[in-house]
Order: sequence, then structure tokens, then C-alpha cells
Amino acid sequence: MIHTFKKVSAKTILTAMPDFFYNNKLYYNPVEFAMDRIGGTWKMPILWRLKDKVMRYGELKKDIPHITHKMLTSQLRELEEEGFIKRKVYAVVPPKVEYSITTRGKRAVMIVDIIRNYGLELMKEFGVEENKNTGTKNRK
Amino acid sequence: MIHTFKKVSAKTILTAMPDFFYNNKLYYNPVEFAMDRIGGTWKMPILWRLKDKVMRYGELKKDIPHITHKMLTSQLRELEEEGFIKRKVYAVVPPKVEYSITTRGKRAVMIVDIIRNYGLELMKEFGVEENKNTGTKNRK
DNA sequence: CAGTATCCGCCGAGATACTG
DNA sequence: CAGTATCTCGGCGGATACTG
Repeated sequence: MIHTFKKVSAKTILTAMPDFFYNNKLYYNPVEFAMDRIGGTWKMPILWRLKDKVMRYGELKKDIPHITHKMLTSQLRELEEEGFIKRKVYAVVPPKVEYSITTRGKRAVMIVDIIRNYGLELMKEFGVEENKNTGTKNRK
Repeated sequence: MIHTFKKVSAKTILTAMPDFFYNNKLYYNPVEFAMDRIGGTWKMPILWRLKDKVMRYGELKKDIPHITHKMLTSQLRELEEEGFIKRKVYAVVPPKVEYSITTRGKRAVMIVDIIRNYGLELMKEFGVEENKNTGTKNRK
């Protein structure tokens, strides 16, 4: 499985990956499909947090900087609906809800991990350093 | 271009987290950084096409279904500016421009490959079937 | 504590027209 | 052939208020 690519015609390439629909949305390729499942600003940080531990809503909220109440809720819902995480509600007052990763979620975390390491690699190449909050102000 | 800003709350300053800036944009983690370089709808399809061959603008345009003139141009510019591809202009009439992948771009393709295969994996799990061209012009 | 419901601004991306 | 320049729009994601 090392760098052996068959030569193919232009037509083959074109027809190799037809468009397809999922939930009434048109996708052009598998990358789009994958990124629609685990992409966006918050899904990966969430999956990352749950990769090896069960967490309550409030814990996630505290652990993930900048995330808003609305986004945490909606992204948790989507991840749950598509089987990446599991939601367990305890019938107590006040409410207690625990989130945990599924098998599918664990597989996703592997991908997140790869992208994350690649990101770190790129940051080095681009000379980006973490924790440079100097000059941070409300801007825009 | 990449001159956008995220809003930063006062809480950001108080929280010691690995946020960082690049091109005046605030990032929360390495994944975001990576996806801003090679993410979006078109960068991966473009890199994918150039992975093992030099291509002219028109060839890319023909080979990448659905991409618009504007998006192809702008994405090629960004990929070039950040060193993922190289642009070679021939001083002839009519114009001839060739795009090729760089070392950095080749590394990126490896990641694209991984995400792509993961996408195919997910599609199987989700029971997604290929759809023939329905004549749909706009997605969604 | 955890979850909805609204309102809204911004940005990626499409459509279209014009140029050397 | 390859490249700009505008205009437009939908949707992600932020801010805020209300609820059991």
C-alpha cells in the first residue's frame, strides 16, 4: 500500500466519485461527507474531551473554552443522532446528564487525532506559537 | 483572503488556554488551524487533482465537477500563498498557467487521503448510495 | 443543571459580467 | 485561456432570554 497509483483516464477520475445525497443534501465527495459529520468548530473538541471519559454537560461546558450554551447543546444532539456519542439522562433534580463516546466516536477520534497532529506540524512550519494572548481585545 | 476576526470576550483573557493568532485570526486549537489551511469545499479536491501531475487552469476546471470559475481561482491563490502548490505562468498568448504540488502540498494530500477514506467508511456505515446526476444545479 | 427559543451578523460560496 | 470584480444568499455560530 505504498505509492502505487494506476494510471487512469480523465473520465475515470470524473466518474470515480459521483455526487450523492444524504439527508436531502448533495455531496460532491467523501471528504465533504466526513467533514459534515465530525467537522465544524465544535464537534472535534467535544469528541476529543469524551475520548476516554464520561462527562456531564456542565463539565464539558467548563472544559471547552469559548463554546456557547447553544452550540454545545446543538452539537451534542447532532453527534448523538449520528451515533458518535451516547447520552444518558438521570431522573433526578436537578437534572444530571452524562455523555460518553461510542465505538463510532472512537474511530472518529482517531481521525481528529491525525488532523490535530497535522495542525501542530503546520503551525510549526508557519511559525505559529500557542498562548500568545497579548493584545487580545474585543475586535472586529 | 484571511483577514477575518473572531470575537473575543473578556473571559478569553482570563482563561489560560492554547489560543493563538495567525493572520489576525484567533484559533482555538490545531484542528481549526489545519482545516483553515486545507479545508473548505474546494481545497482538498484541488490538491487531490494535483497530487501526481501538473495541470493547467482549464484542466482543473474541467476535472473538478461543480466548481465555479471564481472559487477555483481564489482557492488556487490561497493554496499558492500558503505554499501548498506552485504556479507557473508562461508568457504566451493565449495565457498558459500550470499548477503543481509542493512538498508541503504532498504532505497535505496524505491527510486528505485519510479523511477521504474515513468518509468512504462512514458512507458505508450510514448506508449512503451513489446517486446518478439528477440535473440538480444547486445543492441543498 | 440542562435544555429551548429567538434574533442576527458574518463569511463561504454561487451567479454573472467584464478584461488582457 | 486565465483572471478580476460585484452582487447575492444561506447557514453556522454568537448573544440573550426563558423554562422545568
